Amino acid sequence: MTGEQADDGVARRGRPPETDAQRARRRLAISRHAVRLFREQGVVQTSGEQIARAAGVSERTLWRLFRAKEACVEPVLTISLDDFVAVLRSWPARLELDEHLRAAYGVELGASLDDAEAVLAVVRMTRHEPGLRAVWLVLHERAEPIIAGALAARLDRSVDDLDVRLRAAAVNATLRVLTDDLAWTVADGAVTAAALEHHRDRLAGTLRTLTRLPDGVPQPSSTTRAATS
Amino acid sequence: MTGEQADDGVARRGRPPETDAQRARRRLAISRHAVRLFREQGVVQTSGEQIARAAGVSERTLWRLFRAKEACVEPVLTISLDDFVAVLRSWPARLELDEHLRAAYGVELGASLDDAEAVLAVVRMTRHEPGLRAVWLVLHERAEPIIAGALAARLDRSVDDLDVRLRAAAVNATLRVLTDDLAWTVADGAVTAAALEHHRDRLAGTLRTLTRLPDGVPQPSSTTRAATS
DNA sequence: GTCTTCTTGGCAGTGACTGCCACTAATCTG
DNA sequence: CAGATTAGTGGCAGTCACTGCCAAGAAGAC
Repeated sequence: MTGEQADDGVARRGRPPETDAQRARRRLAISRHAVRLFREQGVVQTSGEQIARAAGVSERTLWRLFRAKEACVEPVLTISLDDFVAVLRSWPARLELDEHLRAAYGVELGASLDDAEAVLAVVRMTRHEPGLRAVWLVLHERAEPIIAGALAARLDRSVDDLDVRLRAAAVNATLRVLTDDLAWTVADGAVTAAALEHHRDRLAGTLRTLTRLPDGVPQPSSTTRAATS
Repeated sequence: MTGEQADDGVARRGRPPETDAQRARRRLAISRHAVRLFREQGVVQTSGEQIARAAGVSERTLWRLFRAKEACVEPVLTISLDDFVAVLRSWPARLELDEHLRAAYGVELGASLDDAEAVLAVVRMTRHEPGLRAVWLVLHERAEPIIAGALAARLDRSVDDLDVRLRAAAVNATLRVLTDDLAWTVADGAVTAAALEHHRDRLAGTLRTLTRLPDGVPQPSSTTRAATS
């Protein structure tokens, strides 16, 4: 989106600036070290200097790459969100979202089980580390416009449309709640492919009711009954 | 909830500890000063010492009442959320949520227009102050279990029920998106009762589709289409 | 009044982060 | 190759949000 060569007609001279992709890779590498340290000794007990040393950079450049200590977990958490967003981007017109999810979300949480494990570990930590919780929520909200973009394209409406934004927020909230629940449920270090599949199915099932309403399907039984009684 | 007199049989001696209500009032008073300063000169330009001095307390007690500088806006923001939560708590069984909202949410955003103005000003600031945005999102999530409680009582299910929590998250997301939109729309210092009424109606209309699905109403878009086109 | 418990404010300290600057790295030009 | 040009790095000093500690005051029970 941003980069390649802007090339304003003026030939570029001097050292070329770092690519967004390069920067992202570097941030991710550091992020893994930070997550490991946070898991081992807690957030407060881990100093910025430690993270920098473990990652092999100076403390100064660490603060250039991350605006705050807690922000060091962003790249790892983003693995999970990016994976979901990627599925949304590749959402073909002929499928319902839940169908597409079951088909394309097989990769799950960023290709490797280790990544999923790291993500869920951080999510688990957000329970008692308010700083990390804030990062998790902000990251989720940052993904919302992208979700809205996919929904807008599907519904043939503007991204700024209030209804589209509301649906995107609901989808987003669903993703958050289910991911949280997965993190609380799965024990530390025991992330299995089966658990992730269950997570994917549950996600697909819930999003079906959010993105598919038109059919006139009466909805999950329990909700209709209690609301009318 | 916490308590009046725990009275374990042992007569209490010495100075009684501060009530939760007293503490909350004090925090709110300080919060108003903090919000004013933040609006006047920005968050980064406002020091903790300034807030403390304006509020007439020492810096030390300020940090005892608020864990971080940005957290000073919490009590003001909570006005808005508490108001919504209060409506939920008083939700009678004979009404649908949207009906109850239109009837009971007249007070709107905490009784006074000044409070609403302050809340919306902070929400507006969250656009460019990431720290404040984080506080806003965390506060919203903190309200979620309470929303879930109301929904659980209504649906006669457990608060821990996943479906209940998902609906609560959706309701919460709706409230957030609409409040944000209200804040972006209304100009600084120009909060009118009419704008708040429109906000309330829009909220009721959207929540109707979330809490009332059973009817077999074909599409939620019809409710918002009129407002956006 | 004393005793007991809670709260406050000051003071010193820590650590996250920033501005500044010299130095190195990467690319183009001649 | 040297020289110019632009980008990124690391160190150093400084600021400020925030914490632990402790003595002093405040609000009760007796």
